[in-house]
Amino acid sequence: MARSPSKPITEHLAYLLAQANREINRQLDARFRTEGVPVEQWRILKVLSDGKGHSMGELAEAVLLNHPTLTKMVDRMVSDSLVYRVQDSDDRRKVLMFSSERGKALTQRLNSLALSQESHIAESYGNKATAELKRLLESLIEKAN
Amino acid sequence: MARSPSKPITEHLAYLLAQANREINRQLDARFRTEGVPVEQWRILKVLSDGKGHSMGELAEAVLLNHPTLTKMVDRMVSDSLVYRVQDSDDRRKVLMFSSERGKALTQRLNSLALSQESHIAESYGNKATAELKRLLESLIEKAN
DNA sequence: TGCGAATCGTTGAATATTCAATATTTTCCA
DNA sequence: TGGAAAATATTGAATATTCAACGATTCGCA
Repeated sequence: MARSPSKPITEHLAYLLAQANREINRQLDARFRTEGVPVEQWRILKVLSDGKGHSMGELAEAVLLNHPTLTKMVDRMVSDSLVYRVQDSDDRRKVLMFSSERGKALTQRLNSLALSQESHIAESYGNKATAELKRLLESLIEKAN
Repeated sequence: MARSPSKPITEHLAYLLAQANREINRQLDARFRTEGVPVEQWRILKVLSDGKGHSMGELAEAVLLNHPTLTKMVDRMVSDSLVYRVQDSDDRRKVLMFSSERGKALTQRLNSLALSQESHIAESYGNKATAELKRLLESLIEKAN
């Protein structure tokens, strides 16, 4: 008696997500190569671009990084003068992160690279499909939490 | 003159994909914890479950891992007697990977954990939305290549 | 046929990430 | 009020990944 064939991996949602994520990230990274910045740093800079001061915990959550990983990445960004730390005077356990002027300038250049990628995708993939995909992803994320 | 506010990161396709992927993977990893196996090893085992030898190059592509990373992960799996290497006699540069009996047994247990996750998602998220999301992801991946 | 280029997999060093433990500050409540 | 517990961020050690270089084999073609 033969074992019933299991669903191929390419039909699993987890796999499709990993594959799509990998590919889109790869493309974005390629565009960011001119600035020598990994995608995660763009996320950090983007979150900080509201000028408001975000704690490390908030940031870690927002940019999808573990705390220690974020700490070390921020160390590098501080060395590169892209961001800086300020102790939160209301709660001195916290550190508030801010983007420097240099960081803000870089953010704008990265934003435009990212937008150009988005429009490239929308072009070859279709505006409608893109919007629908985003909608479904948002809803999946919401349900998953 | 104020700088025009840029699109929030949560509206970028790249970010939504990263977020969804992270969350789904986290959940899957939690289920696999009982077997102490990372998601990548499940992918490898699954690809090998057709019983036909696969080269390292093929495998790396299929399981979304870089070559050196795969080599080292396979080393571990060989130590655990889950898979084994056979030199390809047709092309002696290649190595063909096979799943052991132990590996096959584990694959089945992992498959059932993965299926249970899929049905859990489909349940809370809806069969239709899930199917549609998969369809859109497949099509995005296709376009991106 | 022979030899330069390409392919395949692995290795070692450099880099990055993760896990567990720590230091500091705040919160809670007995 | 005092002190245990929780929250926040960082550190160091262990682990994993990546990059560049290598060795072996095959391919292309002059």
